[in-house]
Amino acid sequence: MRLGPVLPRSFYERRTIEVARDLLGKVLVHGPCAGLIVEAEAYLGGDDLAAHSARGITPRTRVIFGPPGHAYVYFIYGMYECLNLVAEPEGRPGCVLIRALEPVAGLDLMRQRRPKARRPRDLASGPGKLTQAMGITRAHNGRDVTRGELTVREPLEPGNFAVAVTPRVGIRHCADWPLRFIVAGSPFVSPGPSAPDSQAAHQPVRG
DNA sequence: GGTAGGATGGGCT
DNA sequence: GCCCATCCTACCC
Repeated sequence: MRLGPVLPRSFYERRTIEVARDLLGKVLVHGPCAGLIVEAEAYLGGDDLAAHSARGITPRTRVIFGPPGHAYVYFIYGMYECLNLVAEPEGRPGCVLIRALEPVAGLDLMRQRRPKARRPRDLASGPGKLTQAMGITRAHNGRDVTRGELTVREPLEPGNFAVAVTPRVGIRHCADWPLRFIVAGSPFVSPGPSAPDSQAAHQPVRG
């Protein structure tokens, strides 16, 4: 797939909800591997007790309060790592959990990294799966994603797709806040709740 | 097709 | 000591 420019820092220096929604259809790139973002969740400051930043700055959450356009990668359930992209101006917490990709490049390497994946849709349809497939680890925590080998880029030939909104997956607090954004009908999203119209025909992200 | 339960370790009270 | 922004397997329709 041909790629457009890397998203600039100004893209991330906005309200977290807008950044989450606008990341859909963009391309996450790490070395030879790339995937279209089809699912993302916003984690806010303020009253959002589901966010890791809700209890203030700690060694782990420091990066969430730092400058936008950096990666926040955390370790969960003793086995998995999850990728977030930091939003909001520096000093204000806010980040976007990348939850699913439609793989578009480097699929052979992704299959090597996830040998149990039987179909393309099993490679990156969840936050832990996509870090495995893309080779993203805690070593990437704090990395600037506006330059270097881990970036997010515009696709050339942006496609038409509808955005659906649902509650976030796997959290206890604020469980009904509509902060999960998905490409409506995409078969590459995680097994979380679907949009009401998700039974409809798949709208390709790439038109 | 579906779901229940286990793996596994860091973060924080 | 408890919680956790998950995934996979076994097992059951």
